[in-house]
Amino acid sequence: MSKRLKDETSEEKILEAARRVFLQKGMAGARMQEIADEAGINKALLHYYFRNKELLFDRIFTQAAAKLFPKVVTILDADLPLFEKIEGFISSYIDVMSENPYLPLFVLNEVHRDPEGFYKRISGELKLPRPEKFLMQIDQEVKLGNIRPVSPLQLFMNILSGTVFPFIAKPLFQMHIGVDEFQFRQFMLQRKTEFARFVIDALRK
Amino acid sequence: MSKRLKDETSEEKILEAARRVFLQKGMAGARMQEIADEAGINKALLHYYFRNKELLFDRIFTQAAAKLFPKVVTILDADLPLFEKIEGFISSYIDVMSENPYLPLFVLNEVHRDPEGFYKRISGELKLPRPEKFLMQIDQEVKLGNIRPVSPLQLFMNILSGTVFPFIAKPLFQMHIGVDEFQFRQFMLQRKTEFARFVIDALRK
DNA sequence: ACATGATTTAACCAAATGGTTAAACAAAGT
DNA sequence: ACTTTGTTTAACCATTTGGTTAAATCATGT
Repeated sequence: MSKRLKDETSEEKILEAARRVFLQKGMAGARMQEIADEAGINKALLHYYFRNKELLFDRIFTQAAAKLFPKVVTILDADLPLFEKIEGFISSYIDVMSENPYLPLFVLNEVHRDPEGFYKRISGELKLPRPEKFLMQIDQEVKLGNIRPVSPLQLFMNILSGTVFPFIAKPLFQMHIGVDEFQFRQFMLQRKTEFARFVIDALRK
Repeated sequence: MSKRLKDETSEEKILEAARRVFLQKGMAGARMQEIADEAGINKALLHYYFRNKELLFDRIFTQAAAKLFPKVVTILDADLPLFEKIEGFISSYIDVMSENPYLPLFVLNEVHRDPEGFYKRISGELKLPRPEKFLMQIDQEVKLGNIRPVSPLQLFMNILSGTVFPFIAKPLFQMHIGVDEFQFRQFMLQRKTEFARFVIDALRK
């Protein structure tokens, strides 16, 4: 609210508004008029800065994917012992998503709606991190007998699931179990350590 | 295809078509014309059988939620040892979703878009299963010292995550890792046993 | 044959929606 | 003062979209 009215440029106001609306309603459900209203500007000005809906959506989507994928996931390529890596990944990924709880559902939903459009969109802007190195590390540890035998891909899915899914189920979870915003944050805070321990307990012989 | 043309009634054709379109595009992205085309009928006939889009959507959504929530989740209320219950839940839930891979994303997405509408929709038709009994059972086992100490809710979330999330990430997973339809089915088949074992390994002292 | 009720269709309609236009305004340089 | 250039707006436009209407077709009982 502090800088909202003064020093913020129209383009910034538009991008913020577009972000809110697109994340809440998705590409199909979002309305250009609503974005304009939310930004406190005229609808024509929207098209002045961003030629059309798709271009604006591209911008928001790419920004969302950039926040979600590469930065934190790169941890998986780091040079760390497996357990530390798992702890680090879970913790920092939960951190990122706690600040942007609707990112995962938004991105996964749009990928589902238009899978090829997805690659086209982000191909130029950013490269998705590949989990190969992490998978090989798991394989190594299994072969060395340091951890229980697991399929690396299954383990990767386990970790990803337990980290991301709570944010996707957040609305249902909150409504059905009856947790408010604060309790959910607490739950995810607790989860940073508890889920990591859970995974490691499952691996340690 | 066998009964598509002959004995299938118009209403059935509409419901099937609506299901396909709504699950692929969601409420906002679906078009009544597309549903009519998909069903091979006139658009006016759509409104003859279902007064408007919202009513038709209600029908599909409730049917989807009914398939997703109560039947299988009731396992959690059964009178079974914890580990068997976990195995049973994971296995049968994966079975259900393997036949309807897009159900979870569809439902969770619409809940996110309109949380209060969700309860209103399904309130009359079906009651969401409550996990209390399962949570208490976990608590018991912890207190008895039979399993490692865990927060029941966290464990429940772990199980749910690992079971549901793969279907939500399916499009991204397939595209990014490079898995086709068959490989994905194999992966989820393997997962039925491997993820259950993973969870149990994490619990067993 | 024909009356009756349900089903199906083509043609339409009004509202919503993405996008455009032309004019007004503001800021900065001369 | 006056251009010039970028910014903002009100009014407008074309298409899409959910929904309606009235007529046609079909099935069924008489």
